[in-house]
Amino acid sequence: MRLLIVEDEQRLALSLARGLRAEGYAVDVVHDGLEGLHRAGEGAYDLVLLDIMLPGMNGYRVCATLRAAGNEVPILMLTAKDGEYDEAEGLDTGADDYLTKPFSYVVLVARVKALLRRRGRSAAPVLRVGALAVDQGARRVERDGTEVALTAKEFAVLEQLALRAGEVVSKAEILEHVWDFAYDGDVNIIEVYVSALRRKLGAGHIVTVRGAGYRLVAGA
Amino acid sequence: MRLLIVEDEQRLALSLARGLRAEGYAVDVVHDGLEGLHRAGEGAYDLVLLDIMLPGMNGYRVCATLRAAGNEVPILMLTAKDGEYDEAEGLDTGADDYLTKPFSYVVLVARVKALLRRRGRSAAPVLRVGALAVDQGARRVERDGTEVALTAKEFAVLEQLALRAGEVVSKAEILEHVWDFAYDGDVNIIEVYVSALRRKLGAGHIVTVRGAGYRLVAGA
DNA sequence: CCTCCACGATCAACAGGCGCATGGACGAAG
DNA sequence: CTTCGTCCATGCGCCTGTTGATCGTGGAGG
Repeated sequence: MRLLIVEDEQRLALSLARGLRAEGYAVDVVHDGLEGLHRAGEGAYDLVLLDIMLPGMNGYRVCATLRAAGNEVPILMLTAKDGEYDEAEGLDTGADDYLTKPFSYVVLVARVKALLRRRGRSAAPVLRVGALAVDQGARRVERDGTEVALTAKEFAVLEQLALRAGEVVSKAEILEHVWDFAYDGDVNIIEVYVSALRRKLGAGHIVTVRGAGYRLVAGA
Repeated sequence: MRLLIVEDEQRLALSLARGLRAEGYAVDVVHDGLEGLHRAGEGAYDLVLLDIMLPGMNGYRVCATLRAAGNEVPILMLTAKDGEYDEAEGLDTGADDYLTKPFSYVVLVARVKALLRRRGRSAAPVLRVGALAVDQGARRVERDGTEVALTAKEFAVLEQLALRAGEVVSKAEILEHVWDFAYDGDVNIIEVYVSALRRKLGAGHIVTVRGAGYRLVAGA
């Protein structure tokens, strides 16, 4: 994990750098706004600690410029509550969090860790089968990167097949997991949904295994 | 954010509940250790305030039992410094923090916020989803840099969605985290608040996923 | 190779449910 | 007393789940 500190107060910058290095981070320090903008723009950092009062270019503008350029690096603003700048103003420019000076060192480390953790928590369970991507969390399905609109039941059926991709899933098992256990209707209902899925996803994904059930395959 | 207070002193419990509700939290109160254990075990709470001297089962055992069951809900112990119990003992049993009675109300709120921030799913106070910035600490929301005035409940609902941005959050889950257990009304209430949020934030942020819930998306 | 049968696919139509919006009741706070 | 936030009830519109009928298809047996 590599951090960039943009802070013109020498003592504060050095003390922060030392502390964060002790936490195991690689830390670079610059003292000028413009310099900070260039460094952060390189894309080599996992997080930027950005002071507001800076020579060259102030922190707000650095942050806003980065965001305008599409740079999404996590930014933790260090604001001084001296009345000149509003503490919440950092929100406007696209910072992910802000700390008001003076702050405790423990709090800073906690925030840094929190931001880094947040960034990396994209462990969403997405099932991939061939050209299909089934996002369980978002309840979305994509084929070749384009979203396919499914209804709740359609999604539920596809989800069952995707959870056991390649295996044959019997209609009884699908009924069991997708429908209420009290359901006593016709098994034909599954055929109806498989049909709808084929229409929306295109043929070739769901293979019929006569007398056994269905199988979701990778083939186009 | 939903909190559980396990405290047998009626006056203290009620005064805490009132104060925390004023901070925008949904608060449930129980007066018995066993009852508290069961409630906390449901997994619907974001934090538990746990007194030590309790009828039914004392706070240490409640805490230890929860932890033994793999429950990781943040626990703030309320210890009475009367010599009988050691204040550090609470930490041994798996509590995340402890407060010694009598404590100031301000300190309590600060600790609660700190714990929620530290242990919460997303530890950073500013949640960004597309053009929206949800500041958990300040309970403020901005869209494209301009503040949007929300009521407490509106904010709480949006906060839940923002905490799991991109994922589908069911109405049941929203109810669980935003409303008290004393609430037994209609699910329609959530639709009312989503409607209000859409009016204030503009359409396109909160997407309805029929039969599943709502999803907060980055798109305009 | 043809026929028949059983299983599966698809379609159209209907009814109920789900979500949305609105107006107003109730209570708390100023 | 007024105002605001919260909550409830109602009606409406559209989507969705389900059904039954009809058509297609694969396999076994003659």
